[in-house]
Amino acid sequence: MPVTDWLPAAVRAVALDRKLRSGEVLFRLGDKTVGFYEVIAGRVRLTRVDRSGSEIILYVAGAGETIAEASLFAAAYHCDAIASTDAVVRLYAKPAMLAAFQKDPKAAQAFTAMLGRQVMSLRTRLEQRNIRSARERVRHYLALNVGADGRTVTLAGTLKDLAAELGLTHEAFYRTLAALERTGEIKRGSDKITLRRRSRV
Amino acid sequence: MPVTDWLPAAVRAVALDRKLRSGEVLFRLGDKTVGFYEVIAGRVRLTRVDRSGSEIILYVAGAGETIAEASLFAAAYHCDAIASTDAVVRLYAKPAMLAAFQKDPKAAQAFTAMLGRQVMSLRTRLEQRNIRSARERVRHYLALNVGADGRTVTLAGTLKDLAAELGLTHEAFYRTLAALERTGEIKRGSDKITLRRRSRV
DNA sequence: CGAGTGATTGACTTAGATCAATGACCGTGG
DNA sequence: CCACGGTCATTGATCTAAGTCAATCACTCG
Repeated sequence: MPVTDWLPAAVRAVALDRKLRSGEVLFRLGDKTVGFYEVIAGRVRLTRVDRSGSEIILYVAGAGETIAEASLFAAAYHCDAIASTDAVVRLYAKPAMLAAFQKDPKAAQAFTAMLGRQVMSLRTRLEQRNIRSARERVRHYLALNVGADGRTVTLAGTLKDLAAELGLTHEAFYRTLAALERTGEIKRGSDKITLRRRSRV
Repeated sequence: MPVTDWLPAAVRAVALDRKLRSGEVLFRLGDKTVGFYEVIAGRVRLTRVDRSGSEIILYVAGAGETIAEASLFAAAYHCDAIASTDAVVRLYAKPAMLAAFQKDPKAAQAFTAMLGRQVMSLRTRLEQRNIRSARERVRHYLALNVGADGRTVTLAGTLKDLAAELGLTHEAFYRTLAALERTGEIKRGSDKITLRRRSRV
């Protein structure tokens, strides 16, 4: 869901881009919150540091993802955000967001609805990870991502990225796709996969 | 986060409980939305049905969890909800929620903030699943769930349930705990685990 | 007291991770 | 215009950690 769908125009208008070099800190736990960010390019990791000083990764956000949405309702950030690669982030200012919410309940509702959809989608991805078999996992993904025709799955990024999203190594994923194609269950095209027949159970 | 923290009292006051027998349908895709539910007891699965008629599981909610929060902003449910065991669910009516939001912006904000925290927590659990090694996964969990003293993890439910939350078989989880205790990295008590020393990397 | 469940450990198997190598592309700098 | 470095896609070989099957003990609850 692109930010244009749920971010008030007034907020987008005052968004601020910032370039980060790999390893650079975006914010630290305890910093006063200034807003939430969209990752435009590169990757940013959210981490916490344990007693012994080692970093615990909470999440790694890639291009197109937003982070620290919850900071809108908190005085301070609850974790560290550090660039894992050279990156560009876009700041959506908290005061502007809150003002927009105040002015237009529709804006607040759009934001809430977006979070609700996000929760759904994350739960589904988590459920997917409960499937141990690579083949079943891929089937689950394909079944949930068919287009309107009920049999075509359009591939957004690279297969490698998709493998990561599925929690598989790219090798395992390639092999699984190859196996499914060999049995005739799927047909592969560039940038899409077509489901063919159902295997019984 | 218990519902009392973010659910307006006015909504809780008119909540409605419903008993479901295993296999009974709570709602179907396309049904007009009447509100969202809290699972009080048992388990409820959210599913979709694919072209070939088989059920695809989106999520399985257990006691204490809420489902279909996003239905507040939709006219119809986007999936099926079916009891996987005998269950009790509590309905929080959509009109009451929306009225409470209208009346008190604080209520709306509390709801949004809850969703934001939920997103955070789900992302973290997803990140955790990216860790393939059982031992590292358990370490990650423990590190993120220590109490204020930085070394004690309080166990809520059964170890079996925790194993499921971590995406491990209970056997693998027991063995991992046993191994960690054997190396002295953790100390186990009833209902709690204490971190001892750090293993270097 | 027997049924049901959690906790635990043993033995065995295997699917997927790991390590490795190759070919196809693609942008780019000389 | 082309060679070169980098990444993706793909496949082979190998290994092992975790899944699966199974059995036991301790509890708790009617």
